[in-house]
Amino acid sequence: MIRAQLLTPDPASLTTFLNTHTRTRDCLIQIAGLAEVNYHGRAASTAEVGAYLVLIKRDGSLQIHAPTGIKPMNWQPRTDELTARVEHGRCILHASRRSPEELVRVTFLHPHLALALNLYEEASFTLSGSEKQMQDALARHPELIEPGLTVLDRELLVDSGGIDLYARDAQGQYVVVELKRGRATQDAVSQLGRYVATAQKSGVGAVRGILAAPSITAPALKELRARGLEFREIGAWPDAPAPAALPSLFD
Amino acid sequence: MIRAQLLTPDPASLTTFLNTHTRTRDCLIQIAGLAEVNYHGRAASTAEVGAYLVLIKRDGSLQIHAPTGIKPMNWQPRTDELTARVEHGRCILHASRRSPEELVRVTFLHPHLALALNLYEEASFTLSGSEKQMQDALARHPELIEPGLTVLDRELLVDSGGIDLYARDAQGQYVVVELKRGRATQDAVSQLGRYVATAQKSGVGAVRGILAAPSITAPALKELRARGLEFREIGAWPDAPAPAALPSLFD
DNA sequence: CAATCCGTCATGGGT
DNA sequence: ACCCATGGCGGATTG
Repeated sequence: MIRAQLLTPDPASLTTFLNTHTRTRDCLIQIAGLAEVNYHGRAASTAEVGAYLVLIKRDGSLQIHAPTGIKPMNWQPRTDELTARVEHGRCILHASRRSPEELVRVTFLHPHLALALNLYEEASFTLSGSEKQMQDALARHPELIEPGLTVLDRELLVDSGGIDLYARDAQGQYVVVELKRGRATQDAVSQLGRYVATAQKSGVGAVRGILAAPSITAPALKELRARGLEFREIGAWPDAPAPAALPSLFD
Repeated sequence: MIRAQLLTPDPASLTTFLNTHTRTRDCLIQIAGLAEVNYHGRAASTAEVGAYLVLIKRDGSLQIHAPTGIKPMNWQPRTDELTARVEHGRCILHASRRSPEELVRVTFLHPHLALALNLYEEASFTLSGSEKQMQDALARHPELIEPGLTVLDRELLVDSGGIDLYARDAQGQYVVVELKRGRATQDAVSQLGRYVATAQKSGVGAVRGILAAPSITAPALKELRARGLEFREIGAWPDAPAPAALPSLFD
């Protein structure tokens, strides 16, 4: 599992270590110790000398973690170039990419530990509870939104975006449905409003707009009603409350 | 720097290691090896047995990294409880929080390495190029948006959100300005539209709406014009293009 | 390439 | 708590 480990390496050794193990692109590298970090790209940042943990994964992605916080302090999701070199007696790591043009530079002042781990066993990962799944379930059971509803299309692309569900109600009127897996906000109302306006313009007559979500914020509901749109409470989860009043999607 | 290190620890040792070093909340812990991960909360996920790197920071945040990708496969930003125990002869880590109620469970099948690092030196971190900085600069130099503009308020909270800049133009007409540090999208137009409508309702007469950003998408521009709103190209960056036509904010 | 939207978004700031 | 908005958002998808 441990391919290589260095304790308090000197700049030259660390540089060699980094260049060697990043080249193979088959292991996870980490360096812990005192460093400075600079970033320049869509924004710019500077981190004064402090204790950080640097991670470089197989795919060349780089992240620099501060001692707290879930998100890395600096990162580079996709590196086009990843090189280490000695400058002014220090090991410096450059991680750059084009489009957008961005550069992260790590200056190692006092590396305590450098590790290369054989970490490559990919395993299956499944996530449930996404909006996609909610869409699948409602496309199969549109009566959960409203009795008599017929789904015509899913992910229908119009120039203002993608309509989650495009349907027709019992009276033959067209309906745009916007889904949210969580509490719906004013943004969702804006989205729905855009889609309804677009559908309206296509000349099929009056189009209804329904926002289907487990809940909605008070301002969003007010805005929704002011625009003549509708809200349907749809439990997005198997263990949704009150199965009688709010039947589960996944039966 | 290295507080403790175990190689291929047995379940009991790993459990003790985890409980000991998470309790002190003053070091960064990592475990690399074969594991299974389950999550249940706002969504649910399962990762089959594979090679992962588990990080636990001082603040109790947990992240489980797969061999590739910038984002962790599973995570828990804030843990209310973080405990390890032996179950069925395996070390199992539970990380839970309330509000939202979420649980991440890691089952260690074959831990190769457990490390506790003294990593606590926080250092100053500064980011430039944020929308906040853009707002500061434009509040000082509103003439970059339009000659004769006077800023009345910043971050003015209305029930539909926060207006970036509230101003009055040379003719005394009220102006709502929405800023974007990057390319403005239809969402930004929706935001601006909401704010203008809210300001309008307050009864100060006709209110102008200006979207100030370095660029705008074509559909957003179309929508903007259809709503009678305006766009101003504002370079958000010191090294913005063509200083003559597009003066820098940071002079 | 551009544009859109989802996300266990995270994170911060306001009421 | 709720609600809103930003982010170097990342990531996927589609045209």
